[in-house]
Amino acid sequence: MSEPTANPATPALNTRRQALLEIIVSDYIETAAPVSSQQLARRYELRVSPATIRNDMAELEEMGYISRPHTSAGGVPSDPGYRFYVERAGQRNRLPRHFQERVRDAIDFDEADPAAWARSAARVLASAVHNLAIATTVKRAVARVKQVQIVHLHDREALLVVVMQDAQVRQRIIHLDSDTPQDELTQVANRLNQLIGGMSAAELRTLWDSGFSGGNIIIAALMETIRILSDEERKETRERYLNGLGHMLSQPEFQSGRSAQDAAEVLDDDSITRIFDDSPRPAEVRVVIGQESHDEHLRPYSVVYATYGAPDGATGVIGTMGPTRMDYTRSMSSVRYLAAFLSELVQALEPSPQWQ
Amino acid sequence: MSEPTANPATPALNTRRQALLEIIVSDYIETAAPVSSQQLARRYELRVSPATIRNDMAELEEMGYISRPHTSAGGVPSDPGYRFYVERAGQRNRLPRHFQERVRDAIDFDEADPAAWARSAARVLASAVHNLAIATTVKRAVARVKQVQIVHLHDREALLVVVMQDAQVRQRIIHLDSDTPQDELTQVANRLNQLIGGMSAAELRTLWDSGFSGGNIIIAALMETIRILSDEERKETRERYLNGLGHMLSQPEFQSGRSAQDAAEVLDDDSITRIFDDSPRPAEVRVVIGQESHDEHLRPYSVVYATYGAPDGATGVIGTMGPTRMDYTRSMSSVRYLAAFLSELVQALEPSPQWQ
DNA sequence: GATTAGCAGTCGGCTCGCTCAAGTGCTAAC
DNA sequence: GTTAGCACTTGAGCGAGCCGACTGCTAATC
Repeated sequence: MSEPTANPATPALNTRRQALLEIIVSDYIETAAPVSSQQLARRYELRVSPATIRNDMAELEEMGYISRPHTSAGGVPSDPGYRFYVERAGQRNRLPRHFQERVRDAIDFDEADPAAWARSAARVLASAVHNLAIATTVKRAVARVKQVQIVHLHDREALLVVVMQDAQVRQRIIHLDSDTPQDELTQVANRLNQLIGGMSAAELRTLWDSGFSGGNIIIAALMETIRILSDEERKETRERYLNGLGHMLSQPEFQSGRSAQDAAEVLDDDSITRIFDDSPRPAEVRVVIGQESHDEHLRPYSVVYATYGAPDGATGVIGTMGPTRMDYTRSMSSVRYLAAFLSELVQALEPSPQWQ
Repeated sequence: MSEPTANPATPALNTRRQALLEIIVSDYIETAAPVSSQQLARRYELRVSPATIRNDMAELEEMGYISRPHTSAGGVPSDPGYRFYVERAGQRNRLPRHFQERVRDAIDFDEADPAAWARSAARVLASAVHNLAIATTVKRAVARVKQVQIVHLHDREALLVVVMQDAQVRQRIIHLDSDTPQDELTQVANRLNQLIGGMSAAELRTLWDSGFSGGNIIIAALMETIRILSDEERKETRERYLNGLGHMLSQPEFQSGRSAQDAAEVLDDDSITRIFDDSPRPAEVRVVIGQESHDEHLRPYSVVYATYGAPDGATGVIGTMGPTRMDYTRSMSSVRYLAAFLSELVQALEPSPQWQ
């Protein structure tokens, strides 16, 4: 109900109250129960009486950092409270026990399969943060064609396979004018590779608009198709892997209340993937807390995510979603570590500069 | 508690009781409420009194086809009751309204991407049956190599790309003895294609065991890797797409009771995919009802699924999962139709016989 | 002015007992 | 074999009442 009267970034709180707020948030994250002044006095060495804590908490409530389920109940952090906690404690790095080992065991570089990496990463992350984890495969901001193949299927149908520089493969059925043998198709593909290898979708469009045909009727017909396939605008290119919904639903907020279905519906539509569209710079971990989200369906939850991949190259997103009462410190540390780890792998898959 | 005293396949039931059981199951599927003798007499033209229905229902309970939540409640079908219903009514074809159109709108053949087909199919199926839908991509029982590519990455690392005949792409990082230029790698790939194009994993193993090297040290080194990549045993090859968990959780059985978390955990591990391992023959729709399942986690649910793809070729599985009180007729019809539809698409992608 | 002790007041959660409606099981008649 | 009638069982819903936890306030103290 009451909004913070001061900008949460520069709260008008004395040191003791800041420390108190941090303790309240961290205690609530741990116990999931409204924290009372007596408990605070008992469990932490605050050197003040419960009455003083009550006064401070009244102030924190006034400023919108905490709220109460009902009049005679303890305090529960509200979104600005979590935000304060994240800004203040976000620097700390607190990885789950054996997290690095678990990551290294689960993700096999030699597999050379960004999809497999993403799938494993989601699984490790989910079990580390005990919430839902999402990882997407990588996609180039500007995709470049690496190699083109044409595979004869039957009659006048063939399969056009375009391998992109980020090792993604896209394909489409093409209908030929006549039944063309594989030999001839291979020649056409070789020709195409020489012509357009390394080109981006924009460059292909320029070439296409100029009416260039390469002197071959099949090539001319294929140019536009290749451009569409390589187009950065292409939807759903990033495969997404989810894991740990069970972990998330085991959180106490889902035990009572019908919210499990809502959570499941968030997965069925693309809310989570959409929030990833506005992906942060590499090495930055972004935290969206409850009502801060632009997407209405995501308002009851918090999302912690980061971009991974090569700078100006192929990038994907990895993150976790849970109730606003999530362990932000642990989540941010885990996401940061995994994003860095995956980035190394992806960069090792990148073509070396002279091959661009 | 009480098991059926007779084999459900040949139930010792007179015609009226068979008809009654079918009505009870179908009514319960529709209303999700225990069905009482009075309601049956009122809503259906049974031409007998509620008392007679009660006698018949007592018999059905005795034989294990239905059970009661408590002494003074109506009847609820038990697993054998559903089984009876499926066997008896399974022949009927009752597709949801506009289902064919929705399928055709959602699935685009020209995309030539079995993964995209599977994803769309899962989405359409989920919204048609109002339950969870799962579709996997296709995989060949016996995979054959179609084409091999080697792409230089940097220094002494290269990417080995193996395109299989079912248009699946597998890849792996390889470490070379020396920094080998792309030209040379391409030559090696061409050589390899001539040698092993069209071979299955078993044939590759034979060739490898015979010590054949092709006269080239790189080729010799790659043979085993290719064999591994093409191996039919390779796990997780079938990508799986889920949709409609929200639909499923909106079913009344999940409104009260903590079972939503259990359902989510079924998705996190691979229970559903494992049940697909024993996939039925094409054109057969398999129904696993509750306790019939070998997988303990799946016992509270029913699964309806079918194999799609080309006979002796690339196959995938599509199916739906929900509470045992699911609309079997509608689910079986929808799965059957979608499996047939997808089969057509996949077969059109298959190489023509002379190219095997 | 900040802090503290003491105490009245509030509220959710729990249990208990009650009523009510739905539906069965049984018996006897048809 | 079928039906009418009736006593009995049971879960769901409701309200009262109690208990424990915690706060807000006031007045005393540092």
